[in-house]
Order: sequence, then C-alpha cells, then structure tokens
Amino acid sequence: MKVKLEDVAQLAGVSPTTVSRVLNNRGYISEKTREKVEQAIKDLNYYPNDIARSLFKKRTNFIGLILPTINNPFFSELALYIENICSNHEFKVILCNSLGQVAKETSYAEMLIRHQVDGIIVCSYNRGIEIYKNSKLPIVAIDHYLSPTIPVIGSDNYEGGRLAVQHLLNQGCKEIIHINGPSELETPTQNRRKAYEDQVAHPITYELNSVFDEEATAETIKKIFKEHPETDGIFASDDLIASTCLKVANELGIQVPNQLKVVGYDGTLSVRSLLPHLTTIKQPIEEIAQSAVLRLMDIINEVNKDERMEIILPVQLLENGTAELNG
Amino acid sequence: MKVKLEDVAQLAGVSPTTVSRVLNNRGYISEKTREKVEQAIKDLNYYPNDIARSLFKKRTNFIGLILPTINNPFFSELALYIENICSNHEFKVILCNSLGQVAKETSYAEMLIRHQVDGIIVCSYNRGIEIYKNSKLPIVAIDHYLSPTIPVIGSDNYEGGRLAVQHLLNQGCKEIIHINGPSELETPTQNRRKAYEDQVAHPITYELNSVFDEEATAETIKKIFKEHPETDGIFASDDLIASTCLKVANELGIQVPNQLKVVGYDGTLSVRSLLPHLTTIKQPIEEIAQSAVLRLMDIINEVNKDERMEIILPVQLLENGTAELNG
DNA sequence: ATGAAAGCGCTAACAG
DNA sequence: CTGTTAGCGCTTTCAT
Repeated sequence: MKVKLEDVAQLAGVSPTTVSRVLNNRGYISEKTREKVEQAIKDLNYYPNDIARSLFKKRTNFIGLILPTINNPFFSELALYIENICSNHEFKVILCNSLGQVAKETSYAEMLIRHQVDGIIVCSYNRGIEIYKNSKLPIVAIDHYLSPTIPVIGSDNYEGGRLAVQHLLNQGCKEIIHINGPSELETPTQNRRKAYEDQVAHPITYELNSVFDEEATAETIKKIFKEHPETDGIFASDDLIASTCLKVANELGIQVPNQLKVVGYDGTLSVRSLLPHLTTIKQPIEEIAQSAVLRLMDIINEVNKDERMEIILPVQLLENGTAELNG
Repeated sequence: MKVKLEDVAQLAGVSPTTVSRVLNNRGYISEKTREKVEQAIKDLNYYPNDIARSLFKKRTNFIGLILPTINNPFFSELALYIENICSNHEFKVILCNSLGQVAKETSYAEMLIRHQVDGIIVCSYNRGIEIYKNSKLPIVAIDHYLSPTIPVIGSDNYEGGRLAVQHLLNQGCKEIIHINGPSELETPTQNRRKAYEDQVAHPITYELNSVFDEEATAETIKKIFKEHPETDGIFASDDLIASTCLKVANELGIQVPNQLKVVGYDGTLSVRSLLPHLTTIKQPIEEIAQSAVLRLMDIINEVNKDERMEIILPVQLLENGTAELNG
C-alpha cells in the first residue's frame, strides 16, 4: 500500500492534522514537532496525494491544452512555452491533440471538465463546440473566436499580411498569389488574407481544405503554376505551405527568388533552423503563450476577469532570402 | 456550485448509488429508473467528477510524459502518437518538458507521483534521477537506460549507424566524420557511434555538449571543416545536426552532395517535409510510441509485467539526395 | 500548539 | 432492482 498522511502521523506520534499543518506551513507548530514530522516524511518516503487534496480544495492546478496536433512547429513551440510558464506557476498541462476532428475535440473538452481542470487553452480549428459556450469554465482561445465571452490572444494578422505583401511588392513582384486555409473558419488568420486582398489589384487566393495534408497542398500549388504561370510572388499563410511552395518550385525548375518570391508565416525556431533562407512573418509565439497563460490565470483567480477580450501582439518581417534578390 | 451526483439523485428521486450504477452500467437497473436518471443528468448538465472517482478507485488514468522539449520534431511526433494511442485507451497525458535539467526532471517526477499518475514514459536525457529507481511506479523509457528494472523501447541504433556509414562508403566517401551528443549519457544512441567506429579505419567523432544549441552546433561543424578539410562525408546523429551541416556547408561554399555527403537521423515527418532532400535514417516513431504505451499499460495492469526489458524496432535508410550523386 | 470530527464527490459491499 | 453505510486521503473549522 501507498504510504499516506496517517502513516506519517503515526510514526511521528502526532495527529494527521499536525502533519497537514507541516505540509502546508499553516498555523503554529513547535520546532520539535515539525522536525519529528519531517523526519517521518523522509523515513517513509512520503508524497502527499494531490488527488485527495484537489477533491477537498476544488482546485486541481491542471489546465487543458487543446490544439490540432502537437506535431507542427508552431504548436509545439507554443506548447513548450505554455507548459513552461504553467510549470513556473505550479500548473500542470494535459495535452490534447484534436486532429481537427470536432468529435475528438468535444470529447477532450468533456474529459477536461470531468477532470476538474481549472481552465482550458484552446488553439483548435474546430467550430461549434457548444461545450465551450455553455460551460462556466475559464477558457482562453489562441487565434480563434469561440464565443463572445472567451478572450482571444493572437498576433496582428492584418499587419503580418500587410508586411508580407508589401515586401513582395517592394521586391518587384507583379503577380502575387495568396494561399490560405479554409475561409469558413472564423479565425483571425483570415485577416492575413484581408490584408493581401486590400493591397493587390486582382487578388487570387487558393484555399487549402486540409492544411495538414502535404500531398494535397503540393497539388494545389502545382495547380497555381499551371493556372497562373505569370505568378512571381506567393504569400503563404504558414511556413509549411511556403516550404511546400519551395519544393514544388524546385521540382518545376522555377528559381527562387529570381523567378518566384515566397513569403511564409509563423517564423518558428524549428523552421528558421531547418529552412534558414525562408523569408517569413514571425509571430511572437512566446509572448502569445505568456499572455494566454496569464490571462487564463486571471480568470481562474477572478481578477480582471472581464477585461481585455482580445490581445493582439506585434509581428515582424524576417528577410532571409526567398523573397530578396540581394541576400 | 457545481452540480454533483447527489443533485442528480435528488432530481431523479433515487439514491446516489442508483445514479452511480447508471453512470457505470453496473448491476441491474430498471429501464424506467435509468431513463429518469439519464433525464436528470441531461437536465442538470451533469459531468461526473473524475477526481473523486480517482480517489476512490486509486486509478487516475493519467500518465506522465517526460521529454527534453516538445519543440523538437522527433519528440513532438513521438508525443503526438503517444497521446493519440493513450487517448484511444482512455488515458490522459501530462506533458513535462525537462529542458535537459536534472532539477526540473526530478520535480516533474515528484509532481507526477503526487498526482497519482498510473505510469510514466520517460524520454529524457538526464541521468541519475533516483526517484525512478526507488518508486514502485510503472515506468518505461524510450531510448534510455534508467535502471535495470525499467524497460527500454528504442529502434535499432547500431543498424541505423551501420546503414548510414555503409551508404556513405558505398557512395564513395573516404573521410567520414561523425557528430554525436555527449558520450557520457548512457543512451542506446551511442550505438550509432559504435557502428560508425566499427566501420571506418580512423573514426573521428565530434561531440556536442548542448544538442539544442544551434549556434554551438554550427561552431563545432565549422571546426570540423577547418581541422579536417578533407572531410567528404558526415554522419550526424540527428536531422537537426545534419541540417546545420547543410547550412554551414552552404555558407562555406561546399557543395552537397558533390563535395560533401550528409546523412542525418530520425526521419521525422516535419523534417522530411521541410528538408525533403536530406538523406537520413528513419526511426519507426509510431511503432516506438505504440510499443511504449502498450508496454506501460501491461505493467500498469500487471500482465506480462516482467517480460521484454528491451524492445528494439527496425530502422530504414531514406535516400533523398544529400548523400547521393544521382538523385 | 495540537487534536477530533466532519466532509470534498464518488463507489462498492452489504442488505433488503 | 434499489438504498444505507462506510471510506478513498486529505484539509479545515472548532475545540482545548
């Protein structure tokens, strides 16, 4: 059997209450008693049962993190920062990969509620998860509008789009095409598209319906070059799509940046390391993580509960080579 | 207040036991009663409290996943599969990024114990975490020997090293250099090095002491070219290192694969997508995840508890271009 | 400065 | 087929 608080009390010759006091540094305890108890804890190699504690306290110090897939440079970097900040605040993270499936996401949300998590950070792509709206659970969303009562953290997507397209124009591109995810998703990401459309005379956006299917992405890109051979600039809504553009261009013998300039989006550490010459818009991922966690904790602790329903952080253009002639 | 089982019982006009029976499909319940209860559950929007349930059952259905950093293609892919398989088995995953720090890893392990996780999957690089050895908790390790009682899951590192070096030799390399992590870590990864040393006449291995510091890695690689300008082949112990080799070679005007051939290791989906021409050794990451989770569940459920202390899965050479003249 | 007792929300004997 | 009761391990009034 696992050793429990009562065993410690017995060995130390005190009551369970006293042991609890030592554990939590609460109330008055004589130095002698404290030492006895601490010795007993060591002797028995005792670890408090946080499940029992949570049951009593109605506070688990767990938060749920729901994202489409952790196996994506943006989400894994975000998750790293989120988990780190949480761990600094004594919070623990339950990882949920929704895989873009509504059913999965719903069942994760239910699981988290049943497990009494103190809050949830959502960065999924799914719409219409009613549970988010009905539940009184503290929730913050990253880059997605889930409901009017759920704060959104994100970066300045319009400005990011503007920077990307402006850069391509500055570099002499005449025929710029935009590639983005499905437009029916209500995500601030669509602001990248809006910025693009506001800046070019005849905007042409290609929509990907499965962002995580590289084959399909490659096919779409091939279609672009077939349907619009005059294309000399591509603004991709993320770096993975941009990377696929480079690959397809390479296969087709199109030279980058001479014949085609490409700007990506996200600027994760992984992509900057693996694809150092990709010009991209860098999101402030660490700041997004920080804001999301702090905002969530505010809601959990009921401070500034209803302030700032939207936090927008600045982005940055990284000129690395795929969109510049003189690198 | 949160609605609890008792509230459901009251509304349905039955005892808490009956509600519990409906919830768990245990024992005999009349159809009428079941319907009443289910209606009450719906009306109250009731979700069972898994914390209370866990306390009673002494089973949390939580497992801890300890890895150096989720922001790494290998670990994030592994984590995706692990979490997925767990979720299929009704297990939930607590994410822990040890950041390669012994203190962090120890405190994570303690946290997991206090939270009564049913088991832990460890893929960290840290040595001498005593807690793993002392605790009676079910643990499996991925690619690391933690103690004689802890099963290890990994792929065939010696064969992987052999394949990589043999390939470089077949492609005509005369002076092959190996880059690896610190040799004092007792990881099966060192078998990649051993295979290399067994196959070349005058093995030269450069050791990185901080695998996750790209700057330092780049410096080391520059040193290689300075100290051994005759180098015409590099076998890197992971793809990120290989990628840095490509970058440095590019900066130095060394042509790949003409003047220098590079073979990496891991073959993650991310790297294959971002760096499709990198020749590498592909680890069976999904199978590793599957084996680890199933082995852990066997230990948790006390079946085949002491069988198979080491599971070694096959690897595969992916010829993509950085080590072949005719691609 | 310390202890006794009640209870967090749920489940599982045991009765009936 | 359903209810009563005790208890999972801990914390916290309330006494003393």
